[in-house]
Amino acid sequence: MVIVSENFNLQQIADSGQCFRMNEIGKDRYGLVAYGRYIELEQVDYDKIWFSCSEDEYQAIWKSYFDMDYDYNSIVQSLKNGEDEFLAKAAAYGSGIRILRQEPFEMLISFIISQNKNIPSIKKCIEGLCTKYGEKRISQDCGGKEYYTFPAAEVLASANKEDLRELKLGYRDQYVINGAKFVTEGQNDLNKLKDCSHEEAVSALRTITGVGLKVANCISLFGLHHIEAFPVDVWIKKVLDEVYEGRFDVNLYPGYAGIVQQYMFYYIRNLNM
DNA sequence: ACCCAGGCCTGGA
DNA sequence: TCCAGGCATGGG
Repeated sequence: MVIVSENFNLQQIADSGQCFRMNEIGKDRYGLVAYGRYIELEQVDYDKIWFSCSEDEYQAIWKSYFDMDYDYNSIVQSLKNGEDEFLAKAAAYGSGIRILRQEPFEMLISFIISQNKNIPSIKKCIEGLCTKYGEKRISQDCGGKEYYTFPAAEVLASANKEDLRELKLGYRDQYVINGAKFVTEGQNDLNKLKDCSHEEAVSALRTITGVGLKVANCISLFGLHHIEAFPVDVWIKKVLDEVYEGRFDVNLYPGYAGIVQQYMFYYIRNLNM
């Protein structure tokens, strides 16, 4: 099936650093594992996306996953017409980015792993984690493609550190276990953090040893869909220091600073490549 | 050999 | 509250 949208670019989403299991598998074509499923997507035109799944599955899962009910176009337009020249260029450059509604536990573990690593290395670690601890499945829609689901919290909570160490997580191995135990032993339902405020979610997540301010903000933005979150990593810090000289006011974008942040991140990273 | 990567923790001013 | 050093690992 095909979806028509002005603000939906697979390459930009895949390279925006928010998801780590969406990979290019051919020209303008991507494979993606999420919510225990595998789909393939193809950018058939600038405003047309082909999905390998049925209409029913799109309505049940992927429509929400790709945040299709949110009006990204009005944000892009207002930034392009706004006074901030850097953001005008950044929004135009990354106008096809959307904030995905990813699984909270997957985001918790993925962004714990992300610290002090580059994106290719993060992807490698996550794929290894899924292959070792996830469930192997076969996609009927996509020619019997084999894939592995993201591991359950119970599985990672009882993993031993020596096995994790083989996956090259480095010192983050204990942090991964801490994150999993936060869910299983602490009886913390991550989905409940969607209903409370962004600030409350961040402070709850930060009780995990290995989750600091930046990682907690990423989990809140990408896993809990608190789109007012504004994670500051080394790239965003570079923008705030060098472009804005410390005078960027996040309050100019109330309730959607996370979207602004994504345009910034994607733009500055590609300027340096 | 050095430096960096979607940082965090601990210890000491 | 803020800073320094350490931390595993891979890639440039």
